[in-house]
Amino acid sequence: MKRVGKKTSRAERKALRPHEILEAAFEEFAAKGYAATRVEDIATRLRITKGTVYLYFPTKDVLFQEMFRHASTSSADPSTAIGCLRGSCADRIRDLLLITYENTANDRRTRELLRLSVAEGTRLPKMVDCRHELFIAPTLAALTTLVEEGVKSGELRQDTAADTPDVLASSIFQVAVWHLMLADRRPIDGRALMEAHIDLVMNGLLRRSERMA
Amino acid sequence: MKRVGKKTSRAERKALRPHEILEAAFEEFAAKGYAATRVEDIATRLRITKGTVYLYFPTKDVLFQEMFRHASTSSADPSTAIGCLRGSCADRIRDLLLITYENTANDRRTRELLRLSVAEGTRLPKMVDCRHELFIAPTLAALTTLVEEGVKSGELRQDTAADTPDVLASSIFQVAVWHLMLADRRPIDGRALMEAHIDLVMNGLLRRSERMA
Amino acid sequence: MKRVGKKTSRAERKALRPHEILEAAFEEFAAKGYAATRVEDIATRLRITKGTVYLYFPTKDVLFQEMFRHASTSSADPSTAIGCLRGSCADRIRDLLLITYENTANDRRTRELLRLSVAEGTRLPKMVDCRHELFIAPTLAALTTLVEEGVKSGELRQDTAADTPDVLASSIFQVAVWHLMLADRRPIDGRALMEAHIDLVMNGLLRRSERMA
Amino acid sequence: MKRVGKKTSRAERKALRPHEILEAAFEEFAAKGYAATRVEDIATRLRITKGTVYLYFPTKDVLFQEMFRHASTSSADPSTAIGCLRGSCADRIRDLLLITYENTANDRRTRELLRLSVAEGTRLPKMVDCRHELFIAPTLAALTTLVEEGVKSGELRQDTAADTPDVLASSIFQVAVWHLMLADRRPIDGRALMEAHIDLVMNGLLRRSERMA
DNA sequence: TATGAATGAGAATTCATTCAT
DNA sequence: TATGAATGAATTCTCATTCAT
Repeated sequence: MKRVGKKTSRAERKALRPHEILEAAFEEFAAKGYAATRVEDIATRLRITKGTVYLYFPTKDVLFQEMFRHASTSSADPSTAIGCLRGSCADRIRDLLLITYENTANDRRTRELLRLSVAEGTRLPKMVDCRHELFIAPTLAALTTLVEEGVKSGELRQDTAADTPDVLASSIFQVAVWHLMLADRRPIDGRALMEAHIDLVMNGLLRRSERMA
Repeated sequence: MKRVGKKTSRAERKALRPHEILEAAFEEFAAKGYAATRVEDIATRLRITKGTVYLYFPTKDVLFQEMFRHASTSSADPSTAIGCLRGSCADRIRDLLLITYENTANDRRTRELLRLSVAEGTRLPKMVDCRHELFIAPTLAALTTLVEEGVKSGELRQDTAADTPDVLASSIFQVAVWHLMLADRRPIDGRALMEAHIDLVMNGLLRRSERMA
Repeated sequence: MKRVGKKTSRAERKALRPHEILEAAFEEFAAKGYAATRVEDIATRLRITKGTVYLYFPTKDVLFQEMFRHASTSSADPSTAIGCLRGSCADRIRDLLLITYENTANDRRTRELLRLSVAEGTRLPKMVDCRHELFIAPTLAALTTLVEEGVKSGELRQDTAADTPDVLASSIFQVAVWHLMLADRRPIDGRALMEAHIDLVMNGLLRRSERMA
Repeated sequence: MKRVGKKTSRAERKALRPHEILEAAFEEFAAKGYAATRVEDIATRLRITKGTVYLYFPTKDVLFQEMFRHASTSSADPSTAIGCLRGSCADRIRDLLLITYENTANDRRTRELLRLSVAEGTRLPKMVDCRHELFIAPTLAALTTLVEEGVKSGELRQDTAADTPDVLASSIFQVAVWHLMLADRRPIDGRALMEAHIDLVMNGLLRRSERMA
């Protein structure tokens, strides 16, 4: 006898569980850190019991790592954005930075993964390295390509330093860290800061006539 | 019976103890985070026992907060640096950024305080706010003053955005976070990156002729 | 739709299940003891799930006791052997001991029941008493009868002690315990030991001329 | 200020603790088996808390093994007895069997170690092997020596089987197992059974004239 | 009948904190 | 002051048992 109005069947529920648990784990671990989070907190968030969590993940440690992987995977893949860029080098650099900003500093999930990377990174360096390989390195590589192109075409300065791509991305880190530390207590307009950053980095702070050697 | 030649007397030892404990606490909390650090680990680092720690600090929580305050206090006071600046606005901005970099992103202690601020900030917002008031805000205020001065004197662009001071400081955050996440596994030359950042932000990436509107 | 060639029908399966479960339970409990055995281990051995086990046995404890009873029942009934004995008293004693040896010390199932009796006997004295009544006491009684007969007929010594039947059976215990403790790591030839035991107990170790008073 | 009448100082207590805990552990493990014993039960027996147990033993498993070793060590060393034997071979065999009986089947501690060897031996074969090496093998070796001597001197039968020493010891196992299984519910006079066993094994059950070939 | 997801009562182990010495 | 044995609350993880499908 099928009960009417029942949202999810048993099988559906089971298929959903791992995902639900990983989501709840993300919230708890992000809020309290690994050691201070109790498996029971994660379960309670889903109105289930801790036993159920252990049905899907063998240990708290595995749960944490799978959560991290899961949350990382569901973040936007930088390669998607890179392929869509159009216009001059400056335009493409600008667009890539803004898109990356939206996907990272301005995305709560990515920000919290940064928090966990900083907080638990000493314990789990592999985890952080993996994240670096998948998200940070590709974005910096794309910026490098764009800058090289711009230099070649004469659109950008010839004397560009090797660190230029990092500099281009620096305010993304800043906004993310600011958020993580000060949350809503001292809010910043991340978008405006990004715009200002791009403007400065492109045009410089000095008046033309004052340009340094 | 007083032993001659003893390095530190009982009284001296007593006076030193709180300081020693706070230092040891800093190392342990920075390495493992609040929850994962055991009071006994801190004691063992000093070759004393946990009972002695409790002679000076009533709880682990108080010890953590006093450690944070202590480590913050012993960091370089930004106001010292600000007073010493000389030269053109650009020079003073440049020098302030480099000094701040040396005192923060390039200083292990300050970097680890940033890690703790990110990791435990949700639990102890007051702590982070305090740190913001004492170090971040004053530095940004000094940058704001310098920029305003430069704009007034015509050395800097007239259309400078309000966020300019933040942008100036952004790569400091970046270098610090990079260190915290990737440590020595993917080292960066922070100083070179800072130089590149200052150059870009001052002179811009675009060739003069390409300057955006 | 009934599949042709199916080995066991649903009804047959149902009739078999309790037996199968008891057999699987025997293996698991014998290998790991009561407390260390999980109901799921028993189920997995049969490629069924623990729910099914609970369809036939209400609790783990009941399952254990029924397993014990079942395994005991399926052991050879000593009265069968006793009825078949022929020959002189000495022959019949000898044959009874050898048959009992084969049915107990040399029978893995009986040996493991001894293990469980020793391991869990404190918790379940009834269980052990029952086993004693059904197997040990009848065998000893038969030996007593045979010895009495032999004494009466003059075949055996007149001064036989009351404990003689126990002594006759002692090496059966020894071989069983040795197996349980040392398994195949220090194997013994149980049959040879039994033969030696019977010989000694019948003829004595001393030379005739040395016989004790 | 020393309190009068205080039985044990702190240091004394500490020195005693491991021994106390091992004794309590022996009682509990012997009574309930490894898996069914809770560390807290052991602690409660000493009117301490489980935390204290963990101050001296890192895990329940280690505690069990150290308990086993400790209880084994404190059992009588068979070599002591063997050295004291005097008289004819038969006398010495008789005395060795009786002494061994007193030290094993008639000694509660040794009996319970046998129970644990049977119950947990599958899990910890090393433990049992060790016990075999230290107690069982030496005793059987001593019996072998005595028998060989007796055969050489003509005191014992020339056709003695290799298994004779085992047969000599068999009723020791029997009494021990009987105790473990039936405790006080069906008591036996172990001493009398031993005497009967020795008598039979020395003199045989058959009348002289009936001696088998 | 059979399943296996879910539960929740434990049990092992850890560790902040206390306090007698 | 310093110690470290002892405590006991908290936490991870397990598993007998239930029950909806």
